[in-house]
Amino acid sequence: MGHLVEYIQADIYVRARRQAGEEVYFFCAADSHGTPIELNANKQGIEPEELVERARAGFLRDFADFGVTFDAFHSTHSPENRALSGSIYQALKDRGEILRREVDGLYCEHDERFLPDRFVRGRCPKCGADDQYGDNCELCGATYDPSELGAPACALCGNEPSPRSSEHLFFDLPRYEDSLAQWMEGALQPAVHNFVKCWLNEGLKPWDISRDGPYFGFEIPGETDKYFYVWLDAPVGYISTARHWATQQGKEDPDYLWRGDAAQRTHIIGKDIVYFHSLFWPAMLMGSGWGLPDRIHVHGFLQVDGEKMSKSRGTFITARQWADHLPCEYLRFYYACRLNDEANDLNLDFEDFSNTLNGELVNKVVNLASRALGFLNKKLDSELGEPDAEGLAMIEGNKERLRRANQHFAAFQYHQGMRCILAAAEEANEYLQEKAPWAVFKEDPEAARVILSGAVGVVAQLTVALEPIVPELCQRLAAIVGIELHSIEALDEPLGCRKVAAFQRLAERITPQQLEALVEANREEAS
RNA sequence: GGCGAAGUAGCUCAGCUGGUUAGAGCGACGGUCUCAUAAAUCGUAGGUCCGCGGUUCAAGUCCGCGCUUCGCCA
Repeated sequence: MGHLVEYIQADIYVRARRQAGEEVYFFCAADSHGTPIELNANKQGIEPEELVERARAGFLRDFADFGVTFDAFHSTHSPENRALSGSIYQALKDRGEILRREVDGLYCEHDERFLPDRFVRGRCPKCGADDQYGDNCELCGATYDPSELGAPACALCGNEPSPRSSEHLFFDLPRYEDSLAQWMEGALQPAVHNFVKCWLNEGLKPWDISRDGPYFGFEIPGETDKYFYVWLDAPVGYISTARHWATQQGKEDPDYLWRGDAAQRTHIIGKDIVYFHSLFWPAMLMGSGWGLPDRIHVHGFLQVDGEKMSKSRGTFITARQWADHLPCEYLRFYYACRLNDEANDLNLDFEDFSNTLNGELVNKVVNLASRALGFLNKKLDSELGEPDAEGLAMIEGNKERLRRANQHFAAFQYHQGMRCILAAAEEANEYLQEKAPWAVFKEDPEAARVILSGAVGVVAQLTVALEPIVPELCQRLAAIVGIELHSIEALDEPLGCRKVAAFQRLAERITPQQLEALVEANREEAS
């Protein structure tokens, strides 16, 4: 569910910009390579390819449930990615930017492989704690080199690995220091930029891009038993997925989206991979002549009830579990209320979650539709009239206010965008409260119709404005009100004097029992 | 250890380049209404803006030190 912060954030962004009339394509790929995947597959007795495909199928199902609408969701273990990774590498090599150096590593004779840091366990050189990872100690937080560990052991077989040196390939990153510093102006959020500048100020080092076999990845052309480090070919997946899509679409140039400034390219990533996206990746692109990303948007991690997600507490919630217990769009709505453009962690607090969904979505928005449309349905033949001056003024004001919400979404300021939308819903509720059509109706039914038509006009606008956030709910509401959600321009279209359909319940409140059941189910699954 | 980020009402957070009595949502308390999914709406209370010191006519906003939390160190 942590991943969904990213996918939902990206999907809202994409939908908002499309709504504003822009041509947007939304790509993603499963990151398929690396030692953990290879070993995981071994453990399950299947090929890594199969493991990756299974994970991909699960992802696709989650995306469908949560309304995440990629134009393409490819894999980094694809022919396109192999070709592109190879050609980018070749370009860098031709420029003389691939260096060779001996690297000392730990080799396990039994498993016949070099061990990545995380696959060596041993005694922490600082505090003496046993059974710690090869790169840092979970108890005292020290970081060190695997060779410093006391009593090192292979995490796979338990035998003691021995030091062995091997030739690795390095990408000559320091050459790009100036170009990177220049590129990242404006491409990163201020806080992230600040952060990355620290690395830059310390000076870059050549980047180790090769791994010795066995390794699940692409073999490096022209080398024996050497593979690209997963972080070389992973970002290339951005280009190869676009190529895969464009080829299927029959585009003349399958790479047109990655050429120069033919398109604006935005990456949406977690804060744990800033390093790769802000230094290695753009440098690779510069060296091989591709277009650069215009913007890297970094988001934080998801916490549940103020803490890291925990399997034993039942707060390590999978997308699947969520979908089984709660409406998927509620999560989109909640994330939208809490996300801003900074890379801070997002806390999913269950009480806050219920308050927000029940209070803002159900009580404020859906109930507004229910009271306005319901009254028209029951007492006034579902027939709309022309709103009064105040109603029209309210609708007029919303045109600007809700466009601003869309602009906030396009700037990753979801929290602010939601405030604009909810303020519009509040205003319409006030309007009804003040005009009291239920009282007016007794004397003058037509006057009540006029008032309700103003409120329904706002409901229609809210439906348009909320489409990027809760698309499915908005589709149903649009069908009732009788509007099309084609673009933000729909905010301006008057409803006219016509019939609306019968209102149906669109969203139910969350009960504490539902949340308990969700936590309980995860606790069981974990144990 | 080095570097960075954060610390604002009970809770979650806004507060741009320093400028009038520090804001929002939720929660709490009280009033109004009854069309609506016991929803809505109006009002009230609540803050030494982490602490100390400094710069300034003026600091939540800038500087220094300290405390706490979190992150990064290929």
